[in-house]
Amino acid sequence: MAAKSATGKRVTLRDVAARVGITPAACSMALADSDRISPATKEAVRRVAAELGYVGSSAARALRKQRAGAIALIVPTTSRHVFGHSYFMHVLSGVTSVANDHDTQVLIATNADTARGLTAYERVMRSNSADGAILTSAAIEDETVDRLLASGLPLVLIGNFPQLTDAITIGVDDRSASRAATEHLIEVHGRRRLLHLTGPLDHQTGVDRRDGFLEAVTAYGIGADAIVLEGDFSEERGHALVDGLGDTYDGIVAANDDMAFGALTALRSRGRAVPSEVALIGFDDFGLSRVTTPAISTVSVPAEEMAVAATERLLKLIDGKPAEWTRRDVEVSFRYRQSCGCGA
Amino acid sequence: MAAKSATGKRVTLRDVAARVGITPAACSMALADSDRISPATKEAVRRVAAELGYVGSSAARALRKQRAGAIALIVPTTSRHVFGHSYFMHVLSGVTSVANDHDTQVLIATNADTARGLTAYERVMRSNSADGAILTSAAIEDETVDRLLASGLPLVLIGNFPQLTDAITIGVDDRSASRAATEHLIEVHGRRRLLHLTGPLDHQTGVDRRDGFLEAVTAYGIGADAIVLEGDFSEERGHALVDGLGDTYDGIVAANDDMAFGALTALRSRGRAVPSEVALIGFDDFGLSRVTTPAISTVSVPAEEMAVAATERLLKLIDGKPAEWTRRDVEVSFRYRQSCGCGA
DNA sequence: AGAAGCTCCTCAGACGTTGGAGCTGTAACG
DNA sequence: CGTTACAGCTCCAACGTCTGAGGAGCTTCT
Repeated sequence: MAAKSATGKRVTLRDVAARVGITPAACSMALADSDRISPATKEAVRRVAAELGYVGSSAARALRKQRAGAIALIVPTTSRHVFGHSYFMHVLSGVTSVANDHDTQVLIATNADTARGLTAYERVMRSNSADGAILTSAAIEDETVDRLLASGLPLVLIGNFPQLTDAITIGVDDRSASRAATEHLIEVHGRRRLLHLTGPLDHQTGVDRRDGFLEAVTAYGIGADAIVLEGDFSEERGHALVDGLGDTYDGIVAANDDMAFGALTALRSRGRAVPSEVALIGFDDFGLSRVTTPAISTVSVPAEEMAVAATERLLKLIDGKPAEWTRRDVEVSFRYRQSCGCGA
Repeated sequence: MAAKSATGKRVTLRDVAARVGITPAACSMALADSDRISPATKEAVRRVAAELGYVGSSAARALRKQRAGAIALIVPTTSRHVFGHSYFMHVLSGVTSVANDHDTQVLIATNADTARGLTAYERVMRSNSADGAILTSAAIEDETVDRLLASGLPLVLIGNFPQLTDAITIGVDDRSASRAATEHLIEVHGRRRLLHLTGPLDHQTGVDRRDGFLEAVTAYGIGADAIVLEGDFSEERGHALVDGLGDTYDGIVAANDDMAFGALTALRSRGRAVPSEVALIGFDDFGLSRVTTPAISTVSVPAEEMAVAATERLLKLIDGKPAEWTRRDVEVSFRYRQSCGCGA
């Protein structure tokens, strides 16, 4: 019954107040545990509220307090694949757990319907139904991100946005991680002719992971033999790129696991053995890489951890509480499995 | 916040009205395209609103209209694995796309914090910040579901709940599907000694899929050789169950793909070949089964389609519009891949 | 005893929006 | 020319909550 009385009408503070014999204002204070109300009255109010199944109207509260009590998780359209990606689930899981602990609602804003001219960003701004937002996997040149920032809505970005110097961001050091992964193939497995399948280069992640790869091959003086092909994080593209190439390489660094898996299936169909003929390493570790055969070695990105930190940061931002950081990188870890030659 | 003017104050209808030279009420009607307002005025209001960056307060509107403009997607705690499961993403994807088309917000309600005594269900009821809810993967005996139903909150359940005769539900015919999958192993691949790894039996899905299996083996008179082991939808359990068993079977029907994968790794470590020695079939097709080696044959459950239908149904329910169905099953499809012996 | 101080509550109003009822001016009509 | 009709607005009130100001009743102090 919760929000409805026996008569079907909503139970409001007024109803509780009438039953207790005081005013709605006093009830409000009682439920807020204000010290302006006597313990006895508080107790009575609480009892009656429970009896009647009183639940406060979030709309009224939001209006009065000028605070929605909710945060938005924004996912740009560009990343249709992101949504179909377990990355998002890790993020969502982290966001909701923190939000729950703070009695905050989580709303999902996607802009699947660009047709109607409203992006996810606008949707949040329009609605004004969130006190802040977490934005993930945005493209580098997304002017709506700038607008969102400019709007003053509390915002925390997950990922790296070097050009947005004022933004609060949390991400991983993709360049270093990619460099380390590449060096692993070189140092541990002795690969010298490397292929890199990039992510979309309009995303910073794509650029950084490519740059890390390039740093590594350059440092080892094997840049001349290195091949860089532009991909888009999709399995299909990973497959197609490898399928359309000769066999002049002995190691592949893919910018994510999906492309690594695409590469794996392509290599399989070309009859090239992994890892003996071609060592393969991916990026992300959101689930896929662990279950393939051979299991794909990868750089594990702690998506949930980032989401948790981002959400905590956002809530502090909203509350105007002091914060420890403005730009933060979390540590990745390396999962050397079978596809690079490490695993059993 | 987009809703703030240069001075930092929120832009309200009053501001727009003052600028146009009419009252807020007229503005409201103008923006609602009411025919009580002249086209010229409407035009003026729209222009000024755009100029000022006016965005309506969702809280005020919700309060006035007694309508939140949002729906909740509820995920019970019991299914921690569900949240870590791509099933949820398919559902979320379907829900958001429909909700977006109807200018409705989606909020996620999980009850990760049972510690504080509030389940996801209560959370939605408490907040009153959703006009209705979609509930997925609830256990059979979940009295809070009953309470939620009793509360009168518009509700659509995804899954099968035979005991809740009044509830609006959408699901798949798990029993028939499971029977068909089992029969496939029997008829097409000639397996006679079958093992079934069940889902959690406090979920209807677990029960129905087991019953379908039993129907099939009974119909073919091979029930005596059949083994049924109780699982919980987890990969670990699937692995453990198979690992702890002899090799007296030549086919496995797992109640979901995770358990099928667990079974696969266990078989691999025991040196039993799939599909030649043991044919394997799973259930769900949410992503995992396609990428393993061998790829796992499975029953494809159209999660996104269910979510879309559920959301459309919910929105109609909220609006009091006529609806076509109250209990509905969507069709599954069969993906016979390598693990049963079909695929290349 | 009067004033001061405290406790515990009431009162009024506002948050921003919206719908119904009411008002005003012009056009149409007899 | 007076009435009716209508378009096009204004006015009022309310949705449910919360806060600051104020007041009533009691105790305590000088």
